[in-house]
Amino acid sequence: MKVTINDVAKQAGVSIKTVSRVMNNEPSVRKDTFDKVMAAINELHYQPNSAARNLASTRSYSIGYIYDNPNAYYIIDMQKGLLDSCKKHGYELLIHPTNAKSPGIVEEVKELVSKSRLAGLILTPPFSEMPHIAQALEEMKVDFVRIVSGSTPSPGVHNCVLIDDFTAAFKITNHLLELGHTEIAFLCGDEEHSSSGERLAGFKAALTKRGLQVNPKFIVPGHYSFESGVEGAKKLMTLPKKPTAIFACNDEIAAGALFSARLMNIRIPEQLSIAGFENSPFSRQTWPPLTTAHQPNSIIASQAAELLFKHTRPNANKAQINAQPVFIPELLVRESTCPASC
Amino acid sequence: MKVTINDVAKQAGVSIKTVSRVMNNEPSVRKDTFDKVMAAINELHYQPNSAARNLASTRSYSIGYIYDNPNAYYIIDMQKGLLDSCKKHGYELLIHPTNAKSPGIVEEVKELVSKSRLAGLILTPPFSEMPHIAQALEEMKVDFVRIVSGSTPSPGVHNCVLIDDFTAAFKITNHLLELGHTEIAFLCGDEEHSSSGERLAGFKAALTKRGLQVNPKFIVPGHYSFESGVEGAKKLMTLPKKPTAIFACNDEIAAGALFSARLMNIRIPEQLSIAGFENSPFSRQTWPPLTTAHQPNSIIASQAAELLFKHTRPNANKAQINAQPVFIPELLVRESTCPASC
DNA sequence: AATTTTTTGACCAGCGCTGTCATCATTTAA
DNA sequence: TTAAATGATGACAGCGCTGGTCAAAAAATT
Repeated sequence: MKVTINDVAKQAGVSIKTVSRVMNNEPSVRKDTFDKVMAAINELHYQPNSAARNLASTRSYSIGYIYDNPNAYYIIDMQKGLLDSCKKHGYELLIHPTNAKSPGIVEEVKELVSKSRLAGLILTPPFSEMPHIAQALEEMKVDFVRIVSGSTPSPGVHNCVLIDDFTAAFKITNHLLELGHTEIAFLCGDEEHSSSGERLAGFKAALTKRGLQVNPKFIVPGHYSFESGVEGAKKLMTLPKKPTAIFACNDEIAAGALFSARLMNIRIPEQLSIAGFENSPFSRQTWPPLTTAHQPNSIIASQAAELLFKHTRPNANKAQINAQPVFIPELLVRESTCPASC
Repeated sequence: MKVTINDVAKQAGVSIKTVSRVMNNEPSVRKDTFDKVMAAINELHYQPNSAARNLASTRSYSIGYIYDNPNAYYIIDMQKGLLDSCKKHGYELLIHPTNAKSPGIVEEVKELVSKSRLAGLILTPPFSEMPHIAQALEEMKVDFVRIVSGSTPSPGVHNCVLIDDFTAAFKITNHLLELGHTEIAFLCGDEEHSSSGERLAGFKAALTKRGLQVNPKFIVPGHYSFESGVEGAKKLMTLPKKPTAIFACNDEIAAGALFSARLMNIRIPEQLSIAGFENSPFSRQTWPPLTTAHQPNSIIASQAAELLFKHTRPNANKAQINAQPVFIPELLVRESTCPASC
């Protein structure tokens, strides 16, 4: 019933050690031996027992994903991408939702790593931006890959996947500018998330490039939440000089702004254009559907996992790995934005 | 650094066998010995090495959650509840999103169970309603708990958590009836999901109880999706005799109906009341916010896991476990419904 | 005080695999 | 052609725990 390494060894006519070598792609296996073993593995549908591997080996075959993000769609997409890569490389994924602001968070992460003997970790914001987390992990000598907002790879850093929020925000703002808007407001996300800062920077850069002033009253601090969008839009639309377009830091905020506009009987997009960011499924389902920027989350996640596996692989030369993939979210024009004079 | 069973034994002044007995709550351990061991465990922060346990023992310490549900919020809530229980009992959770309609789905589940040596499985719709899955799992002698739609525990079945969709739908319908609506339509979810059938039955029962006829034209087949709601509402509102209220089988459908109504310039709730089901986060964020039924998903999930652990525990008497917890989603009235004459 | 019952420990095998090191085969250099 | 270096392979111990057996010790019962 259960196929073990012994069965494979017998079938291939080699020692179990050689099978082990093949399984872990260790060097020093002759091509024909390798093929013999592979044939036996396939024939018997051999699946190494991960418990035994974990026990015998210093390294383990599971990685962790720590997150604290209210955006369920984002998380599900991330999990999907991570699972794809894990499956491909025979790893297990342990998910760990938690509260990033809890005081004992570093201890919690450390305990998770040591208890589950994780081979590595994937961090998304806000964890990817917490220096004490990164530091603790480095001290523990655990590999990890961070998914962070940024456009330019930093030299020497080999464990990052970058999301170019700056450029994407620049593009969205440009879209609004091209529609003839000049009075454009910005609804910020959480300050702790650098994505919010990057998007704001992209927004400002686009305005500046057109020779427009950035009106500080049009930059509203807030959070990545629907409620924040409701509040922010309310604040903006009761200003003596109102914006004709709002760029919200994500779709939830945009949805909140939409909601708020409706409360104030402001027609979207005729009287006010609203753009979001992220392309959450519900951005197609608001009324009107949101202009936004699309982020291929599960692809990003699986790339992050691939990067991690490159590190954790026994014979990996870490210095050699300096790829820092950069993803630029794409502009997606829908019905929540229209020309300024419309 | 690493605490093993030997350290605990030394600390407690007992043999490792006794520690093992305590860890696996085997009988024949005196109270004070038990306490001594527990004290040592706590003092040393002993965490049994799950790889070693898995390897040595016939049973394992991880459970699986298989799902195929487009509703990210639901999944996240379920995961949350499952993780809570897993943590409490020292189990690991392996998530496995997949396609329920794939032809090789039974094989896939079997492989998952055998490869990851799962102690048990949690199934939600549609998996919890697929007889061939249940049968395969029984053949493999793997414990599993199903979360299904239903109001009356079936005798002899000890591995179900029930969601009383019937009663909840009855309540929602009653709410609409009490508002004076008599022309109420129903937008169905997927036929394969028995929740859709249960909700429809509750709907019909409420009408019948009031002495009202069920108008077959007002019962629109569909799917658990936004698009289906858009279509369904369109169909209904172009009927010569239109309904004054729509009960959608879930919030997504309701959101679609809302969207559709807006396309047709129908004011909600003045001209048409719409109710959903599920209390997804976005049901608060539509315009107007949806009247719906709240389902405490993460509590349901953690109860399901508890039930599973009762089975998998070594000395469990399965016959004794006949609890089938029943959850009744609660009516939540918001602004998408109002009196018929409003 | 003698007997039965319960609790505990010592010991061993073994789960399926990897790490270490020794051995054998092959290539390269002298 | 032979010694040395290199490459390929296998024997064996052991990772940390469970499960079983059996005997000794302790407690409860008569």
